[in-house]
Amino acid sequence: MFIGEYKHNIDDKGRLALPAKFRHELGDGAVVTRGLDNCLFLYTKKEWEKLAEKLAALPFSQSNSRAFSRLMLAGAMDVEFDKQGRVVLPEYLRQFAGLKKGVTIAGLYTRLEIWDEETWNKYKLQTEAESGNIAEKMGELGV
Amino acid sequence: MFIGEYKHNIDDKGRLALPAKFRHELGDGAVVTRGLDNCLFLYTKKEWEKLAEKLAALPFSQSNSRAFSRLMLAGAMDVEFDKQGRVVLPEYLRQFAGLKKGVTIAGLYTRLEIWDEETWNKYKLQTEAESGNIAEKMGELGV
DNA sequence: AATGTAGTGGGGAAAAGTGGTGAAATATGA
DNA sequence: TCATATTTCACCACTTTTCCCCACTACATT
Repeated sequence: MFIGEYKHNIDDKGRLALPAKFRHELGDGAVVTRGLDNCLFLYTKKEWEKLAEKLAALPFSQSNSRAFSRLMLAGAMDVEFDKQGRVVLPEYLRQFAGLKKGVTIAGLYTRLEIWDEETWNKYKLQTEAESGNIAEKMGELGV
Repeated sequence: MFIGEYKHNIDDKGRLALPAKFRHELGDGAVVTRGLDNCLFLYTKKEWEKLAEKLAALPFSQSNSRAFSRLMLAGAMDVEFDKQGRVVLPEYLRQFAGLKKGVTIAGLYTRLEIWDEETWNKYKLQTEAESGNIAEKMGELGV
């Protein structure tokens, strides 16, 4: 399971090295797709299967669920690792998440998230400031 | 179970020795994450599993639960002990808690808390002064 | 005073991250 | 269809960081 926050760089060729800790669990490949809040989601193949089934099951009569499926399914891309544990991120995904050089990789248990460094820092500042409030709300949910 | 208050130092490499009393219970590893009130939480692997399962089960369609799991899951880090019983605290966690050299480690039964020494002292002064008021409110919670 | 344990500090080996080069594959145009 | 250009991919090499081990000091206990 993935946890933690890591700072890496994308090189000129669009390659991104994933944290060494995660490589064993990822095996030799993964699926990257458009995520929420301007980041990318990266799933193991297994986790992706589960998610894709759920998405496919959404009723396509709802315009909301159509939009969501298009975002995640059509945005998805199979990626493989080179010997150094790097993946190549397609241009359209880098653009979507506004990825430049500095990148933050965050472990969210069943998925990894890939953020532009600045975007991540801003998001973090904001949520840390509200952490007390958020925690209280979560408390109501039984966490 | 952890109780007590200890004063330790972080060295230049970000290493922190945990009180010897706790090492046996912690085994060979633990999980540190962002806590509330500007300190870090350190859990045994078992305790962490319980918490993480709850967090991972939150629906990522809600922005609040995304924020909270990013705070706690992405903020978390697996740490292992060296032969001297030390862990390395990642830069982003030290920064979050404002840890410099002097650090207070507090046992809170199921978890340890890691505080910057000054922050801890201020917090303690404040809460000790208000302890009467706080106690009144606790009554409502059945303590 | 001697012994043991806990906390702190530093040095060397190994691994991880990053950048570049050349070969293969794909695409482009005549 | 062939030749050329361009992109993609695999491998190699360098640099930095991390991790592991050893050594020193302080305090406590006998």
